[in-house]
Amino acid sequence: MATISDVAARAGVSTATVSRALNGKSTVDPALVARVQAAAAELGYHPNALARNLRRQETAVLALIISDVENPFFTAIARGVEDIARTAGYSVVLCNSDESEEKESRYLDVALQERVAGVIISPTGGATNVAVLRERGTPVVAVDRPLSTGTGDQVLVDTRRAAREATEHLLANGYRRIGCVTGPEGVRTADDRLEGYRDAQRAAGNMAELFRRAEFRSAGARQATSELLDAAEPPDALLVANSTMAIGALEAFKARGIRAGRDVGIVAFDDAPWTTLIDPPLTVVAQPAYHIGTVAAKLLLARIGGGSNEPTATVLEARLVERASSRR
Amino acid sequence: MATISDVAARAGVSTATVSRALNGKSTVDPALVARVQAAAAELGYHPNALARNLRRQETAVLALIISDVENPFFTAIARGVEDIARTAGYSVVLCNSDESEEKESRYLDVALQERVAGVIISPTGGATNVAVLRERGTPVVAVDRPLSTGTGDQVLVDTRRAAREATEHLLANGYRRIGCVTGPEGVRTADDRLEGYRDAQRAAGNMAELFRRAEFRSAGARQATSELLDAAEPPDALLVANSTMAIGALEAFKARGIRAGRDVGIVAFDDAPWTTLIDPPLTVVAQPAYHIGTVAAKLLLARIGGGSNEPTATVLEARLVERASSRR
DNA sequence: AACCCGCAGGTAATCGATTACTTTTAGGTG
DNA sequence: CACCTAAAAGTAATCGATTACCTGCGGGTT
Repeated sequence: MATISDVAARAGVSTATVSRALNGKSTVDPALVARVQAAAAELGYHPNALARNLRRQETAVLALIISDVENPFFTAIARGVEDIARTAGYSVVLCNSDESEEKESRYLDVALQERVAGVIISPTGGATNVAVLRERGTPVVAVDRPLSTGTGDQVLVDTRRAAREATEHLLANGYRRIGCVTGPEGVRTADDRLEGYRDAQRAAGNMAELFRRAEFRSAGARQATSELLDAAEPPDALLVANSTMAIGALEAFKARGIRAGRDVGIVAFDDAPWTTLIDPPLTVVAQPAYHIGTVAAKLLLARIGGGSNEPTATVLEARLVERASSRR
Repeated sequence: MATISDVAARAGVSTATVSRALNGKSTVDPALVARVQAAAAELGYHPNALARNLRRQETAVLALIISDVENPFFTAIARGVEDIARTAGYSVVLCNSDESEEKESRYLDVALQERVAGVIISPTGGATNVAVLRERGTPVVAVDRPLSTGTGDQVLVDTRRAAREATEHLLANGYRRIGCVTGPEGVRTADDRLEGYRDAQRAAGNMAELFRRAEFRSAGARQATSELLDAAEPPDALLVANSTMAIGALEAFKARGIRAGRDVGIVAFDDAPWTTLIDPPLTVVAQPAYHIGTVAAKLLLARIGGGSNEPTATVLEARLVERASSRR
């Protein structure tokens, strides 16, 4: 594969001139620039980014570590990040940590070793070790969930309040025994949604704690929902912590011939595209996923650009989209 | 950030020894290895992958270029690729070409410049230029769709046959005027599914060509479906080319009060998780997406490992999952 | 005319690893 | 005891770019 020396030889100039010509430095004679470009084109020269990055001590790559590639919420974030990054000339490496601390830590290590310019991460519950990156000067932005250290830029959603409002909405619609299916303990969004649910329950004087935790997967949610429904005193409405879990919950409904809304009300987080297709349409808490991605990417790029202000915490609002699954 | 020289100084040895010790070369005294490891740990040493890759002329990174991150079919492929890659010590860079030739070509360029070890790609329709990569010796595996040059390893699905069988299934269930909503011309899967539909139509002596093309998005499919349904002689059943489009088609049904199955039959490609939740459940053509990913990754790793046999073409079978949306 | 300035372009150092080659050392052999 | 061999560890070349620094030259100033 052609190197810069090959181009230099062919154009009859030094490698320094080739580098300057191709990088648009002003100090090169236009005639030479043309000759260099011609030589590069003839040889099919593609600069070696490894060499460039090594020398420059910087890369044009961002790492985005998300906890579930198959969850539309996270892919929408990815799209937002990518759109911003691309216009700034950065590429995005998408890494799927799968809610596994081990995979997450492996990807963080790769990000560090590859000297990426910055990292956007939705941390798994555990002690995500981001300190090494920070020491090295690699900026890190947390999305969806805060880092356990609480340091650094964050782009979150006021999910506790959203959960409270969703629960209040169920109460306002006449449901009395409200249950909650949320994610694993230690995952902040799971905990916050549970807390929001509890806030509303307390305010309404409901002391029953009708909740189950499960992995953020449909199978877990199906199981959890089944347990709640089969209990002696089953809930008459359910708050479900994300759209993947909503699938499991609805499967459990279906298996029991329970009609959403009429028999048992249901509200789920995340406005997945299929939620209007089911009967009745699903009431959801719509999170601004794409927007989270764009905000996080802009923050990260600003840090990379050298902005060294105080860490910021952006909290975006979720929006309750009322449909028929929460109406008797 | 600590470099190998720092570690060498601290351990009182040369950089060569540090490198050998940390890479597990046999020719190093166990006592020294321990000293080096201790020094590395104390300094928080993380090898610079850029320098390593530059010297070794190889990286442990695969690029996966897919055409839609928000399509579960492709994210399932991604998961398959990642699972295999990870066990072999490779990282996966996920790039979203968004069916845009320009983005695709930009990512191919990045892959080349970053000297990734291999590329897995679902090519957009156009003249995906993979020749430069191949010249350089970077193996490329096409998934879901063949490269326009037809060269190299491929992992495809017999989608034409699947489309024919799905159409035959509709015919067998008594539908007579069958329509088809497929993707843009030039995208092989879109064309193949249309051809499979035509195969079945021809065999049944149906000469009407009730098809529409649209982008692989729900909005496009909604529009296309609406046009078909609002025509003077509307179809009584529909074959839809993927699950994202199925959402659009079902929205069009809903807007017209059309009941899937009873009024208009429908079969869609891709077994998305929500397809059993809608009423009636959606009959689908289930594609082995995860499996495609694992096969492609294994093929790619074999090529990287130096296997230089003839290019292979793996064709996997899709499976018709009969549910109620195609039954009167 | 001597001197200075600035610019174009060349030379070579540099980034941080790996590794070919060389040197040192220890152990075995005749 | 001299010599040979092999293993262990050091020295320095190398990967391919960028860029600090240097050189030579043309034009302006006094």
